[in-house]
Amino acid sequence: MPELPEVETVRRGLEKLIIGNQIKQIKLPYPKVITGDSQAFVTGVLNATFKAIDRRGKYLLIRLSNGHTIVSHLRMEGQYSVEPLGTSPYKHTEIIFELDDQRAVFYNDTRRFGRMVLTTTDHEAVEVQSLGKLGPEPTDMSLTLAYMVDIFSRSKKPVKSFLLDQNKIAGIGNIYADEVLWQSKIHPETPANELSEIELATLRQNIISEMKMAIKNHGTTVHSFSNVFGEVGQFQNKLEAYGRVGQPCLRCGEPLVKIKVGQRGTTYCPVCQVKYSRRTNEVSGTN
DNA sequence: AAAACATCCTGTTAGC
DNA sequence: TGCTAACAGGATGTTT
Repeated sequence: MPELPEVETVRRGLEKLIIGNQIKQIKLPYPKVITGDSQAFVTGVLNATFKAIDRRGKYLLIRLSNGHTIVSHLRMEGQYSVEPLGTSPYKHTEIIFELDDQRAVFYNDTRRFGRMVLTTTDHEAVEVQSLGKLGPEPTDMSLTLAYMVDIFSRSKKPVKSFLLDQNKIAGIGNIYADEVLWQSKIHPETPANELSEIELATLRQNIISEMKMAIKNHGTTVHSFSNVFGEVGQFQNKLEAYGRVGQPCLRCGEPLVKIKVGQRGTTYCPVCQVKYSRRTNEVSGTN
């Protein structure tokens, strides 16, 4: 499930492979991948040249030379690959951009959840509402502690659900949410507004460094994620909570447990990640 | 207002 | 062994 680090990995691959190439032909085996008028999409993209590949949260912003930007969201299993021209579509290939140099860009998506929409460059945030509402990028510069303190104080949502809300912080998905909560020793059901400023500072640091590390490791491959070169990520070997249900906590040895929080599978350590009421008692006991 | 739940989609796995 | 049911997940739409 591509989250920010995986999308960034894809972005870097596309940037390396297709900038400067012209789109000579488009094939659309699965028109539903396009949000809106798929014919207009084809017309608006044809003959343009790939100018730049940007990213915002989990969205890819594919800049074309003709003033259009393709906004692409991979959702669960979307992936791009670059193939020799004439390669047959795979079972789940949804769109093919044939290039001017005997290559073609494939977009494949086994679960068919991903979507693409054509927008006017610099108006994406207006034309794609969810893009316009995205919270800050989880970087040192964009995600300030003051901002964290402000938004967390205004919600009683479980912190796990809060972290998944793209309108609050952009780019965190189920895997990294579990990871940063484990690292921060925060119980996933803790109401967002009950976290102390110290805990928020820790959480913030962990979010920022986790994203950096995962990008450095070319993302996490759990099911099918691979970059444009067909290479899997490396970060799945470094996960400390996600996917480790029943295995010992790397801090205290207690087996990790799995629960549902806001309909999402959530793995955590029942000893290290203490519920708020227990933390309060401990704190008041020492006062 | 916000929380809960359904929806999309298909491959994989658990259970009988 | 072979079948079905449950499950996974991000974002969005609908209901409570």
